Parts: sequence; C-alpha cells; structure tokens
Amino acid sequence: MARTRNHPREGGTRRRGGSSRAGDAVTLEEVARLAGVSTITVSRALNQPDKVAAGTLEKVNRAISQTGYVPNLLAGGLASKKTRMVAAIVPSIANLVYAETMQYFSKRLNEFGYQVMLGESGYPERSEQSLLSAILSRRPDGILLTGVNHSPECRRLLIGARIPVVETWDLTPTPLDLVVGFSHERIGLEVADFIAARGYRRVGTISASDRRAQYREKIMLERLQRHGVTETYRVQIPVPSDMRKGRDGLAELLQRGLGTGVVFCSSDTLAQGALTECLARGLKVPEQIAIIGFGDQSFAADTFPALSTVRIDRPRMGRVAADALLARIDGRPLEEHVIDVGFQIIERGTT
Amino acid sequence: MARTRNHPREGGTRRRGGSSRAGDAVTLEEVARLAGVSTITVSRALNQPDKVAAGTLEKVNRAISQTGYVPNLLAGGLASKKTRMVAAIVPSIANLVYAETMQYFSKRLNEFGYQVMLGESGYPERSEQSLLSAILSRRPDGILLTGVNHSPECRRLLIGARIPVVETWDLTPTPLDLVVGFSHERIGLEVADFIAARGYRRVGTISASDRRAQYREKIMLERLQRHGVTETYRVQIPVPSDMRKGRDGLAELLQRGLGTGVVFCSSDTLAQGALTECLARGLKVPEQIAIIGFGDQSFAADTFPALSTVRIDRPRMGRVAADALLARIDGRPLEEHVIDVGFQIIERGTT
DNA sequence: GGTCAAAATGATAGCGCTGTCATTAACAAG
DNA sequence: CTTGTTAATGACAGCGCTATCATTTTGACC
Repeated sequence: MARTRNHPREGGTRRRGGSSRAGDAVTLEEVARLAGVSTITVSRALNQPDKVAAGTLEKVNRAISQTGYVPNLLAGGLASKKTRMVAAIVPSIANLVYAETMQYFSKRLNEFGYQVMLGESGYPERSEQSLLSAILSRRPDGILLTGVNHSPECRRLLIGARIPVVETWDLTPTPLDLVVGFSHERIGLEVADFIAARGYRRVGTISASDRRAQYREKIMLERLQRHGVTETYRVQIPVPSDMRKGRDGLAELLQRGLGTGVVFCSSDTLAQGALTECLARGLKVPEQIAIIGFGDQSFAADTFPALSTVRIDRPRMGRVAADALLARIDGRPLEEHVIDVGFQIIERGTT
Repeated sequence: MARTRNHPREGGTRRRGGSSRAGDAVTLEEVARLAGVSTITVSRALNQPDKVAAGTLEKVNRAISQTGYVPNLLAGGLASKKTRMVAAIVPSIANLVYAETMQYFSKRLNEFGYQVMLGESGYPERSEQSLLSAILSRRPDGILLTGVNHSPECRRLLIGARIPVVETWDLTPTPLDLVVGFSHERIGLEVADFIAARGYRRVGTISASDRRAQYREKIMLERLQRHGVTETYRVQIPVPSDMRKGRDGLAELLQRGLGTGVVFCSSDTLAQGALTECLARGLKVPEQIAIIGFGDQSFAADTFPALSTVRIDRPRMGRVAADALLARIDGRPLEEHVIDVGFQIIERGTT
C-alpha cells in the first residue's frame, strides 16, 4: 500500500510536505540535529539549563523556536518516571467549595511545573475504584483525595501506586499518607454550643446526604441534647445541594412544626435557599428563623441579612495540600502528616 | 502470592537511586509471564478483548487481578500515539457556568474512556500560551477551548499539534476546527428587544470586564439606542463576578441616577447581588428595579423574586462539544463544524 | 607546561507499551 | 489430503525521551 496512514483525519488546512516539518511532530532529535548537538544536550537545555553552556543553550533555544518543538511528556515521563502531574479526586467540580479548593491547589502546583488532573467521584454510575484506576494509569506523581473513607479496593490501589497521597476535607489520626483538613466533630460541637449559648430552644437541620454533613449534624444534635435542647427537626436532602432544596427544606421544617428557632444547613447554598424561603414567606430573619450555613462561600457575606456560617479556609487547604504533596514528592521531610486547617464560626446577620 | 515488595510507605528517607516507587510496579510482562502468554496478548486482552480466545482472556484476567496490574498509559500512549485524554481550557473552574459545562463534557468523554485534563486560563500571571504548551506536552487527543479569540502563538501551537479542537462559548464562521456555542450578538439584540418591548426607558448594565460580556452589552446598548432608549448607565466590574460586585454595581447605578428601570447583568451571580441590594434597600423588584441575569444558573429560578435571565444550555453545550470532539478523533465525518446551541430568554419574576 | 578537578557533552540502553508483520492453529471446502 | 481462509498468538522494533556512565573540554593552580 502506497498510502501513508499517518493522518486519517483530513487536515482541512494543509497537507503534508508544506513547510519544514514533514509529517509528524517535531522531536528532540530534530532539534538536536538543527542545533548541532546531541539529543541529551537538548534534553538538558530544557530540564537543567544550568548544566549547559550559555552558547549551547542559545543554539538549542533557537532550534526549538525554529522548529516549534513541543516536548512529549509521555516519553519524558516514561523514561524518568516523573510525570509532573498530580491527580485530584473531588465529589463534584460543580460544587464551588471543591472547585475553589482545587483552584488554589492547582495554582500552587502549577507554579512548580505540575499539572493537575481532576476526577469526579460523585457519579454513582462510575465506581470510585474505576476512576482511581483510570487516573493511576496515567502515573501521577501524587494524588489528592476528598474525604478519608475509601473502599478496601481503593486503599489497595493507592498503596500499590506508591505515590504520596493527601486526603482532604476531613481529619483522621491514621491517614493513608497525609491528611489536610478539619474536624467535623469539633464543628458539630461548637455549632451546638453556639446555638445553645444564644438561647435557641428549637433547632432544625437541613443536611445533604453526605457522610461528612451527616456526621456534623449527628454530633451537633447529640451535644444539643446535652444542653437540654431537645426539640429538633431534621430534613435530609439528596446531593447536590442547591437553593431549591434549601427552600424546600425550610418549608418542610416549618410544616413539621418548627415555628421559630434556628436552622443549621450543611452548606451555604442550602442556607441561602432557606433564607430566601423565609423572605418569600415574610418571616423575619433572624427574629423568627435564624440560619447558620457551612463553608463561608464568597456570597455568604453578601446575602441579606448576611449569613452566619462556619468558615473553612479553602484557599489555605488547597495550598497546604499542594505544599505537603510537593514536599513528599521531592522527598523532603514533613513535620506533620496530619494538618488541621481548622474552622471558624462567623456570626453575621442571620443569627 | 509472591509479594516480595516491602512497605515503602513509611519512607521519604530513601535517596535517589533507591527506587522507592515505580521500580517494582507491575508491568505487562509480569502479567504475561504469570498468564503464560506473550505481552502482546495481554495488551490485546485489555484493549481488544474480542480478538482473544475466551480461555486466554480468563487466564490473563486472573493474572491481572492477582498482580494488581495497573496499565501504564504513558507507555501505551507513547507507543500508540493515542492518549485517550482530552484537554479543556476554561477561564476559571471556580465559576459555575464553566464548571458545569465541564462536568457534562467530562462525563460524556468518560463514558468513552477518555479522561479530561482541565486548565485555567484566567490567571494573568500565566500566559495562555504557556498553559497551552504545558497541556500539549501531554499529547491530548483533542482539546476544548473557551472563546474564539486566541493569540497568534496559540493558534500556531494548536495547528502544529494537529489534533481536533473545539472552541466553545461563542460562535464564529471560521473556527480553528470546530465551534460549539451561541451568538453573543443575538443575545444582545434580543435582550434589547425584550427590554424595549416591555417599555423600560432607563437601562443599567453591570458587566464583567470579560470580552464576551462586554460585547453583549455593546450590541444591546446599540440596539436599544435604535429603539429610542437612550438613558443608559453602565458599570463595569473586574472578574471574577460575585454577589458583592453585583450589590456594589447596583448601588453605583442608583447613585449615578438610575432611579427606576431595568438592569442587565453579565451573569446570574451579579444579578443575584443586584437583587439582594434592592432587597436591602427596600426597593421593589421588578416595580422599581427590574433585573435580567445571564446564564440561568440553577439558583436563578429560586431567588425571590425568581430571576429573569438568558438561558444557556450548558449541559447540551458540554455534551455536544464532547460528541463533536469524539467524532473528529475517531475520524468520523461531521455534519457541521459550526454548532449553535442557541439561548433563550427566560422571563421570571424580576422583570 | 603539566596536573587535576570541574564543567560540558555525548553514547548507550532502556522506560512499558503497541503497530506491524509473521507464524501457528483450526477448520471448512474442494 | 490439499488448499485456502480465518482466528489466535507471538517476535520484534520502535514511540521520544532521560538515567547512567564515559569522554572531552576547560581552566585554575603550581
């Protein structure tokens, strides 16, 4: 067969043979030839420029820009066993609290030449294990996970991968490797104390059916009981949280008998929904219904009234997770394998 | 179970040379040996199971699960020149309209065995070119871009990469390759007509300093002029948009003299901020201030009053972009290279 | 000029997989 | 019993890069 089958998809713009470049992508070898050096020198010029003489460096750089060379990190990664890529698994990127954390995480990593590959574990159709497997196939240098609960198969895969792992959004004394997060238990306790201290006698909760949210709620309710607050109403909503569910949740609490009191929501979004429902019904906030959110998302300070909430320092969590991972990847010693970024109850207008 | 490996997880102390990782990763060869077949057969069992006899397949699968083999897609990609990875560049993942689109885009691609690598172009510190370059180094099989305006260097890189490209969130008769989006011009026109038809005589805008938002605003204002609506007030805010900026924007419009009228915001988030500011000031919506958002994000229907807005079908855009890319990657013919997913003005309670 | 260490560069051998044949097995038809 | 055809499997050569070690060049110093 005389046909070349290099590019089965039709180019549209230009056919082969046009410019200096024949058929395929430029390789190191081509650059080396043009610069009159060996391939390894070009490789060094790219990765350890200080190990190459200034004149050579210049020749190489000229050859690179002349050819429009773009390194092939697949080949590089295969040879060096370093992909300069880090994977991250979050429940959903369409949830701002995770997206924001990822933004800071990626940004930090980018500064050090790493790329982040994002995976969403939120789909029930796709097991976390198959996601993890797909991700590990690309040999990331490290991986970030959300939460500390993983199936035995996942743990096995992670251990087998022998790469640094950082778990986030939770805390555990026995991390797989590293954990950067905060204590949902302490949040539950402190929110309960906060509520009790302000004298609320009736408490409602709107919580997503999310392990961590449920845990905060459970702890809070238990503590509340100890404070003598026993009139509680619970509404559970399926993920993903949105304003509608917050509105509906509040409506249901009301219908169940919560006349006045405070409502603790498992996210600011739900809280904003609850707040809106109060508004729509003409209920005074916080006089009749007080509301506490979770997350301290950017909008929390700007609702009306401004939302009282639990602040999680997501930028810091993202950055600290990135730094910890980088340190482990570089083999630098780490002071702590368990990093608590804490939280803070922010009291604004809704309580 | 021939587990000869030790427990390196403690490590971090091992110096270079000491292959704390990867040195002992299971390879195809090991699986092949255990299954008593050649490596290529294992490869086929994985990638084209129908080309392998049932018995062999079973042997191989047993060997795979015994060894805990995880394929190395770097090696596979290098050899086959197919990475089963698609890159996507969005301005910001912490902006739900993009995050959501990406969610649907990724989901579709995942179903076909592709992984998405996300890049954010929003940082001024990092040029789009360097981002693109970093991404192309990983040899994605295709790439999604946000917008249709790219620097000459970026265009060169993209053309040089010789992979399918889909541009989104805009429309152009001359896409680099494919474009899946909607017309900002038509939105500007229709919103203007909508506003004029309802008899608003005073119009304010709160727009992010984003090329597409500015363009919609410009077109709208021009058309409005033709409708004889000339009392206009414009506020421009820096990205990223948030509720605070919407509130401040509305405050500024009011201060500049917009007594009553309609305000067109470049995003639902800004609109929600504007709405909240009205609420805080006791202004009646829509009687005194009418508000139109953009995007139709999930919360738009649930604000109080519910937000009138321009709906963009993000799930569809994500899916269509994925399908188009998949078709191009597989070399399947495409009916259209320019796909308009349209938009829709949704009238709710704020107008 | 000679010596030696450091700097600069290069040759070689893979990394773990798949494309491309070539080979063998299995089996129906002549 | 050929012959031809398809199914199943394998040998081998890379893909484009970097680790490793070898070699050459440079230059500081006596």
